Amino acid sequence: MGRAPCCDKRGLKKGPWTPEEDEILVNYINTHGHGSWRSLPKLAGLLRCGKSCRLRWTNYLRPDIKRGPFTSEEEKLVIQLHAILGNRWAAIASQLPGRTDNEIKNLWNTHLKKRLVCMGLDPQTHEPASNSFGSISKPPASPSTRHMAQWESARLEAEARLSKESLLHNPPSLVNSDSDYFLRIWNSEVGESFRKLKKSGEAAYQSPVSQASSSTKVGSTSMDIDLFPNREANQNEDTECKISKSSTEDANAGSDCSSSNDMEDSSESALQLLLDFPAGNNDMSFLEEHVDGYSIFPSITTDTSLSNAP
DNA sequence: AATATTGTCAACCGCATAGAG
DNA sequence: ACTCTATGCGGTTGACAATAT
Repeated sequence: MGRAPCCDKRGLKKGPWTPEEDEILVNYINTHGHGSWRSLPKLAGLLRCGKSCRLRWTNYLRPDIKRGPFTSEEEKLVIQLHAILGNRWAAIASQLPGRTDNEIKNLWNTHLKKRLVCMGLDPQTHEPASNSFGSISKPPASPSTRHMAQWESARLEAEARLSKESLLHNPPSLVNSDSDYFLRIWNSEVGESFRKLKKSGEAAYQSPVSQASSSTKVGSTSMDIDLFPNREANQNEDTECKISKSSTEDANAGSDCSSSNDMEDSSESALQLLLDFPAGNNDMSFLEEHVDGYSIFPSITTDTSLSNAP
C-alpha cells in the first residue's frame, strides 16, 4: 500500500543545520518539550521534517551529549559491546553516557573496524580473520546456536541496562567500582546461565567471542596484547598499518598489516572472561586486572573521568 | 601551488516495529 | 484482527577537511 512520507517534503529544507535553526529548535524544545516530532517543525517555525529535527536534537543538540574524541576506555568498551551485540549501535550507545548511536557507528566504521582488521580480526565476528577461511577454521555455528547466542546477547544487554539504571538510583559510594557492574552481571541470571552451561559441559553455545578464543585462560598472557596503544600511537596507526583501498574491503586485509599471528587472541573481552571463568567461583578479582595501564573493564557509569580533554 | 586522494562525520533514507484506533 | 501513524534504528551518502602527490 505504500508508506506515507513522514512529512510533506516539498518546500522543506535539507542539508546542514544553521545556528539559527539550532537555536529555534533548542528554544522550542526547552520551552515545550519535543512532543510530537511530526508537528514540532510547524509549531516551532522550522522548514524541516520532524525526522530531521529529531535527529538533530538526539545527535547534536541534546544537552547531555558528550563532545570530543572518544577515550581509550570508551573505545575499548565499544569493541567489547560490539563483540556481544553486533551492529546494534543504539544498544551500544545506551551503555556510553553522552554518546549517540550515530557517533558510535561512525567511530566503528572509521577507526575501530580498521583497527581490528589490522590486528587480524574479523570486525564482524571478532574472530581471527584466518578462522573465516583458513585451515584452522571451525565449522560455522548452527542456526540454533546462533539463535541462542542472540538470545543470550539480548539478555546480557537487558541485564546491563538494568544494572546501569540501578546505578542511577544508588548512592555513588555503593557503585563506584568498575568491577561492580560486571559483578552484578556475573551474579545475575545471565551469569548463572553461563555457569550452568559451562558446568553441564554442553558446549552447544559459544558466543562469537568465545569461539574466537576458546583457549583463553583467566589471567593468561593472551591479555598482553594492547588493543589500545596510546593516543600518539593511534594517530600514527594509518602509517603503521596502511590498508590499501582494495584490501580494505577484503577480509584478508589483515595480511597487509604489521600485526603478527600472536595478535589473533587479542579479541578477549569481558564476556570471554565471564565465559571462561571457573564455574562456581565468585572470586572477581580478575576483573580488576589492568592491561597496559587500562582497566579491562572501563567505567560505564556516569564517570566524569571519561570527559574528554578539549 | 594545484590537484587528487583519503578520512571524517553530520545528515538523509528506508525499513521495522510499537501502539493507537 | 487489521490498518495506519509515529518513532527508532541501521545503512548509506555527500560535503568538507586533511593529507599526499
